[in-house]
Amino acid sequence: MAKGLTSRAEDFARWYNEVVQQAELADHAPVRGCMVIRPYGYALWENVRGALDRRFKDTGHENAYFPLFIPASFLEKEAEHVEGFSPELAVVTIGGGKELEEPLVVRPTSETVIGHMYAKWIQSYRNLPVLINQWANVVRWELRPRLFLRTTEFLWQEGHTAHATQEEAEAEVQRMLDIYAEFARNEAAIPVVKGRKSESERFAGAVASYTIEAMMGDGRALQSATSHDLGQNFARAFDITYQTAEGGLEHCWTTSWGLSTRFIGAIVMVHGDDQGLILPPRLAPHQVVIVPIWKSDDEKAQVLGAADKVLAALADFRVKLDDRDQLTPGFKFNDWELRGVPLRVEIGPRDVAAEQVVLARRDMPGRQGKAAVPFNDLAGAVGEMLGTIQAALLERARAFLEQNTSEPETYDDLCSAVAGGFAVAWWCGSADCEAKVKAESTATIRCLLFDQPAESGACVVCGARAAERAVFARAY
RNA sequence: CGGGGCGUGGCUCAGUCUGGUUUAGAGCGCUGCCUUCGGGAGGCAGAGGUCGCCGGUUCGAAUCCGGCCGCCCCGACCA
Repeated sequence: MAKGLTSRAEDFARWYNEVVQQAELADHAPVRGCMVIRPYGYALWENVRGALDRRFKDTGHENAYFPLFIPASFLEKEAEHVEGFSPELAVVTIGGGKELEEPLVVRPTSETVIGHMYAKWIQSYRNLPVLINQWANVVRWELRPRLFLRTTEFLWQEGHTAHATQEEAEAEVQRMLDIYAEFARNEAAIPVVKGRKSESERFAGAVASYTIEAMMGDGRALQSATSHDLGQNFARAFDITYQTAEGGLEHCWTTSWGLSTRFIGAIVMVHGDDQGLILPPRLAPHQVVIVPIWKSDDEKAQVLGAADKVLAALADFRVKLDDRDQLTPGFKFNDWELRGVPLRVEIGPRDVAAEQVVLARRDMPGRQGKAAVPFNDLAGAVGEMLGTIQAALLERARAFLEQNTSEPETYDDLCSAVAGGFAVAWWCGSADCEAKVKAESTATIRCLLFDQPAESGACVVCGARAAERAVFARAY
């Protein structure tokens, strides 16, 4: 175990807090519930952002920016929306030293302002679809903050689209959910369960909400992204209408979808171990760290000379050379393991003499993760190894998800199953049954699976006829 | 909002019960010099604290009393 780091088995929540802070991803800000995202954590977020932004643009979306302040009255235009969000709003009532005529809310999400603007911009079916995304901060006055997982202010992207038909909007909602799932799998090495939210967990104001749920290292679920079918609810509330080719006037069909800095928490909790973070190579700020080893000044010059050549050879990767003078190699090994750098290159006098380096895999501690690689073809070996690590992380997470997912037949089995993982079981659709599970086991319905068996079954709670299988789990 | 914990150098804490031998300490970190460096190095010399805030008791308060503020953790709300 790393020095001063609580083990995951001992106290997972504490381990999480310590890793986030010791690895310098984030730190507590002076205001309760707020955090400072430190450079290393922000670099990780930038990579998340880059990978998603490419996917959004490849599917025809454009970025824009809408304001932080929203007139309080906007929230009230959609009944469910205001009911859902008013408990967690931060409201500005004074500006420039004067009481404002109308209070401004600090956006908790932007459907309302964006709806207002879309009403102005959209006239005709020729203007559709509108496919806009924004990268922004939002504020929700949460009762129980936790670093990255639930902070008062957080960073995210929120996509907002408007369409001429219901089918088109529904296709958009599914397309974005698929993009999130593909991103999580291929970039973050996180396998997810896709599904629809139950009515009680649905976004305030949506017709349907879809989610990707990931399993953390303690078996709990984390909603990692969402995609909402808003139907015509917001279009009606904000008068977003368009004229059809036939001359009629119709309300648009809108969607919204988002992924936040919470996802950083998922990366930490899915892959990390008792030494600290393990970052997936595709998103890691440093994919490779070079630790030079020397005794004398002669050796130092020699080794650093070789390290420069390695740096040049690995120009296609994100590489960090740790040439800090006063620290020993052993300290640096542990330090970069805490920070989750996927691959370490060790170069000492012995390696220089043998024209090789030692590669050490973060995901495979100890001797079996180390291998000597000759200078020539170093880039090829590193590229291959990073790919291997990326695949190994995904496979490990996939196996963990599979091992900790059960299919209880009885209510008692369900309650014990959710203590350490996901439970897939029949659900009759009744909110009472859902509430009972929550009250007695603290687990909630994370989603209703897309892939449903053809036959029906008996509700795991009440035994009534059930048409759908639900994923139950305790959630963050 | 309920439950628990905590406010003492940058960090983790001891000292508080039983007020005065403490000129407020330790470990880690930090600064300088020297020796080290293949899995968390060592020596020497330094810098750094109005003990969360306000008031009270007392000859004397980090320590006792009253009030206030803040933070963390666990639950209810949620990306």
